[in-house]
Amino acid sequence: MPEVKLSEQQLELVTILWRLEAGTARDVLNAMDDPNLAYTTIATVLSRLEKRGVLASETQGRERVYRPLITERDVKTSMVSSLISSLFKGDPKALMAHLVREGDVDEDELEDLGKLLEGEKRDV
Amino acid sequence: MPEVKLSEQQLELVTILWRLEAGTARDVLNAMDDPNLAYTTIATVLSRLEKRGVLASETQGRERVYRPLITERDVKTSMVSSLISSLFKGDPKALMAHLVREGDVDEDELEDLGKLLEGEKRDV
DNA sequence: TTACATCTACTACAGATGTAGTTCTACATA
DNA sequence: TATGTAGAACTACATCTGTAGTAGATGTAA
Repeated sequence: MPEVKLSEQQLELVTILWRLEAGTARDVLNAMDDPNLAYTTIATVLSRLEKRGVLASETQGRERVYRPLITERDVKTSMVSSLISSLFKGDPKALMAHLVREGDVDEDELEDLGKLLEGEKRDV
Repeated sequence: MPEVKLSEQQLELVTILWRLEAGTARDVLNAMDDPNLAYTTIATVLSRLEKRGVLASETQGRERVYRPLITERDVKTSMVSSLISSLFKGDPKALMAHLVREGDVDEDELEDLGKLLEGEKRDV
């Protein structure tokens, strides 16, 4: 599992690529809900992400089609655990407790999670 | 609640200041478990954080004593919710579910959280 | 074929960050 | 008092990021 940390901006673009599976800078721009970036900005960011090994690209005709090399799950795992390590002394429970205390998650939802866990245990 | 995002490096130093409540660059350096940074590096980072409004400082004799202006809770809340918004479509439950699925938190621990929630409800 | 649209590649530039050296001052000690 | 030591302030410099413009190539439509 590769260690990948992406900025919000980068994440926005990569998220679109996850949805599209692959696409050009133009595709990404079109897929943005609020296309507030210049086309060339998208192109720059995508090419930088390719240089970093986050994306791969192939040339189709005169177009460059980008494809994510890392999965959404990789990024989540890597970024969540990095947050846990720097803010919660490496203890995931402390993050959960934070969520609960801040009222982001309530009792019922916790309940649902328990069931989710049950379900997945059965599935495995 | 101020929006504060800190890098890992910055967080390491600010975390020490939260523990110390206040301290000089030297204090921070001494309090590091693995003092792998030059004294001047610490001083630079602290002064930048002051410029950003994260820290305040007062001069005591010939020394500059820094004190955090934001609480650990502020930073946690702000950074966690920014992570949730960029990686989990703004849904805290999705983060919880991720934690559970990745096996970072198991059933018993979830149970404990439920109790924690109960306890705090009573307290309020 | 001529002109316009579109793409890629390159260049640009400012701000943040990581990291630290240098200089000047003030304090302590021989 | 002469000197070394420790701090603050400033300077430095590379990398990453956000953001985009420009140039050159190429495809398309009139």
